[in-house]
Amino acid sequence: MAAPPLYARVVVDVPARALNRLLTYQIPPPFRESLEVGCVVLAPLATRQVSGVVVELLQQLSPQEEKLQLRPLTQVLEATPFWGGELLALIQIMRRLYACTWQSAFQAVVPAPVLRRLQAMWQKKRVLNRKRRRQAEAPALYSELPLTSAQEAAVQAIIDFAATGKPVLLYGVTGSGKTEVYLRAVQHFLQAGKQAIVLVPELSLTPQAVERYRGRLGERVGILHSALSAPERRDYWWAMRRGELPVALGTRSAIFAPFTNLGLICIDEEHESSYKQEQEPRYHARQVAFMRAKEHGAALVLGSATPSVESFYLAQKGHYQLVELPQRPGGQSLPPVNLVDMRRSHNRGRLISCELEEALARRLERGEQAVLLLNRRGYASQLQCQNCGYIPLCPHCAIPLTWHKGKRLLLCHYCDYRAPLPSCCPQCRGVEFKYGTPGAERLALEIARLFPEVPLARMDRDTVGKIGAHAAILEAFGRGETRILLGTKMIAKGLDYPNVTLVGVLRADAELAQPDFRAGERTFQLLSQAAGRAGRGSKGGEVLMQAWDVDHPILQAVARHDYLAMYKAEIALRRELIYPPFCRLVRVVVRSLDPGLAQAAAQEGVQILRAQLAEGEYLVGPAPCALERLQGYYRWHFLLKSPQLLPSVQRCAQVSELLSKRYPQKVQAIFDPEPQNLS
DNA sequence: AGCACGCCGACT
DNA sequence: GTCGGCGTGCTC
Repeated sequence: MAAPPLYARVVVDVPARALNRLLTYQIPPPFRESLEVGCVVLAPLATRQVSGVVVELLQQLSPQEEKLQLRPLTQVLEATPFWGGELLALIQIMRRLYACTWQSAFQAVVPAPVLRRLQAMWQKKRVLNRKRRRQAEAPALYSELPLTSAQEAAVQAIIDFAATGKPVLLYGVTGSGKTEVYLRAVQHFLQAGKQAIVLVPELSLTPQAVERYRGRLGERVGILHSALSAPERRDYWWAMRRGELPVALGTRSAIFAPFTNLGLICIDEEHESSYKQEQEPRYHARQVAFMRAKEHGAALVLGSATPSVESFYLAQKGHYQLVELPQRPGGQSLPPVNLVDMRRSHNRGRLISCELEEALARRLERGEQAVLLLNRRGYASQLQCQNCGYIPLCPHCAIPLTWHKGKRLLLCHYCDYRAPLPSCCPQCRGVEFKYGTPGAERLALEIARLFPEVPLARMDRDTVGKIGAHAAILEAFGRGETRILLGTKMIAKGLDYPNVTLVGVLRADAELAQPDFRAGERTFQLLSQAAGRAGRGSKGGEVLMQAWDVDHPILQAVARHDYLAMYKAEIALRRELIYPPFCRLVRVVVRSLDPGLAQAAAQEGVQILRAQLAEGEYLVGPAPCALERLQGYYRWHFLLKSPQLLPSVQRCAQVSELLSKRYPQKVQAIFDPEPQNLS
């Protein structure tokens, strides 16, 4: 038996960058025998007591530590290590790969409410009743659906991962029953005594979806989702940790479910950008899934009707096993998609074309339902004075304010700045305004005018502000109380209502012009997902997409349900211009309240990196960001393209730190490994 | 001299 | 993040 450790190196739960290191404490004799790496402790820090996690135990101090007056740990808050083995190793990888702080890595892995409660429990010196039972509402059991042969093959491929060692890319058209495949695979691994994680995108974790998993897997399903209340999150997390709930269903952060015997990870809609965390630690749940699957020898499934170009490329290269579900189980065909050329189709100044208006009338007459997508919030994208041309801008972001007619407000969609609707032009006192590109709010008013008898619901960030509104709108639509559902991209995903026979999309080409190499891919994904809402029942369905540039190859590919055409076009472009998957990207945004400093610091950063550029690496920029001003900051950015992620992240992190030191308090340089968003 | 305020940097 | 130390500058 080795001698007990005398000292512990601890990460303290204080976000300051200066404390992004291990602090060494004495271990008081009573804790020496039991303290383990991964335990949560209470430690003195200056005048306070803070919680922290033991990362190393030691008997011999380093020479620097010898010189310090080390203080003793106050208390052990959780004696069973939280982050034993795997999760601690995961944190180390994240620290390197994403160049994040110790603290942020820990915060990602363990929900804050769990830690906070531990500390509160000690400070209140009482053990709270942790055994409060979760409300055990018995879910209605759903019967298993018979699998098609393609679905069976998919389940088998997932189960066979041990033989192939390859993750499965499940490429199944919308409505092809991917969820059923996940459910069967989960059941298989549960029977083998293993645990499973199912990830779904932010907007897809609807009560409908939860119900579906609960209905089949019963009370074994725990939910992990940032919108849960603190006690709910805590309860689910502990139940998973105690081994009472072997299935975690949730969004991005659920990839860190505290399982020790993981058999399967499913990532539904793997192309979704909500799997990337946009704050430190800037991890991608898909990437973390690979790390965890490897550690556990667990099977991994990436599912999508429109896989990301990167994932499909890896499947083509043989790194993933590609499994296709080319058909809907009921034999329904994918709905025909018709493009409406808005250059030719005039309808008395209306937003919807004659074609769409007629189709709507026809479908409604038959008692069917329709979904209309216009991926833009508000009534109009901007106001402009008829007389002098003045456009009200956000004072912090310098972009036009969006007119929200119902709220009688002008709103900034980037920083939420609000201004009252001006009664006249602040520049020339003119009272006539023309307005910019229409949004979902205006579409709703137009549809209500055209079909005054038809109940209609609008769903976008403005109408689902209140918690529960989201579910209420969908439930009413599901019951048929509302007949038309319209809104932004929120309505494009996951809805499964057999009575929907018409999907209309307005401004289908609106986002193709974005300055982002993923603009084409994203548009294809959004439009294909939207189209997939139609014709899920026996009545069939149709899709109408209005656009100006109807000849655009991306729109043509959508109309033909031709993922491969989109893939081939995009992959060729990326090979030529060297974008992922042909390189790893790190983006650095340099921001300052002073426009000159933002530019100067960005140029300096590029200079430093250029001097260290290795074979096969490229720098793009610096240039002003697409959102040149945001929340009062002037913003410049540049991209480092490299064959290797790890060394380029490390260098960008160094440059970021250097710039922040060189211009203290004046300049911040924020680096983003594998950015999903370049604006 | 005595104290309010704000900035800086240390925290094992 | 939070606290204390220390500088500045104002007031008694």
